[in-house]
Amino acid sequence: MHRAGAPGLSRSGKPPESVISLNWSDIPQNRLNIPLTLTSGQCFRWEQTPEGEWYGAVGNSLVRLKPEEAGFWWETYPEPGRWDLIHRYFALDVDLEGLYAQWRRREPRIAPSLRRWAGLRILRQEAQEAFFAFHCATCNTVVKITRSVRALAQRYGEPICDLNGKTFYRFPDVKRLSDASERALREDLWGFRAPRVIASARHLRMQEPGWLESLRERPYREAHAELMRLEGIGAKVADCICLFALWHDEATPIDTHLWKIAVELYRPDLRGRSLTPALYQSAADLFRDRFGAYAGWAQQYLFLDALNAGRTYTT
DNA sequence: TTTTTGCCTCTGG
DNA sequence: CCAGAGGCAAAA
Repeated sequence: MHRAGAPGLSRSGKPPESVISLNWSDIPQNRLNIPLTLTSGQCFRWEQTPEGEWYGAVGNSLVRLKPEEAGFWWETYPEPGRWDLIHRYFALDVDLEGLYAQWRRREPRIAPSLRRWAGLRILRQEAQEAFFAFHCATCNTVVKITRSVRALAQRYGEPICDLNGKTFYRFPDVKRLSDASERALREDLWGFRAPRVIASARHLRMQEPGWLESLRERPYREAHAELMRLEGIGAKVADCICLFALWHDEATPIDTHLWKIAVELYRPDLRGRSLTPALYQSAADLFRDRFGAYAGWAQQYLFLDALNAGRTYTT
């Protein structure tokens, strides 16, 4: 497992004027590609400035990042120097190179994707934000999910702090969402997903506090089954929540793209078949057999191939 | 078990 | 203008 040396606080050389107050981490882009990771469709609230800086809410903090090839500048607000936040959010304890080697042994055909998307990571996101954001993913586009999630945060979220004349918001808590109006959510483009968000918020509110986070400690299969009991959460959204909100790295969401890839790579006999619950299960198990405990991470590389054919991302 | 259909709304053919 | 978008659930 990789460890960031002195916890990201070391300074290298002379920082440019604009980043004079930022901290430096020497984790290079091929072990953490920030722009790629933040635009890979797993999170929806980061904003990039024309200067190439990234601003995003992580829990009740605002994180500011300026990536470079050899590492990245960073700061947190309002409490500065929270390297622990960044280390966890980007799952920097996970050894990417080791995963690549393991995956290539098991499935050599993944090699081009690993080159194309080198440094892509699965984020350790706040449970509730990812839980609700992926309610929005059913039959939707990343562009529209982004608009919907941001609108929701501005409408019902508590402000974190102001920076450069802009206010950044927390993701709304369950109480606010359970009292939200369906009409407001529909104005924010949630469409037929709006009542599902409110229903899920009410469900969470009826559980013990911390119930959602407690699913992180349960085995993946149990967490997945628990989520599927909620109205409006099927196998695919449950897997997105398991992977992105609950940090179950073996969860492999099978969307329409991954289904085609599974058919192409392993089951040409199923070409043209629709994705039934039984076939969903077998496809997901297939990827888990192939890629192991971090199959969800491998899935994200294959997903990006389909989502963004032709795009490569170095800085 | 599987396929079909409706559901919000935007975008690319 | 239509089909499809990181689906889901109800119905047959």
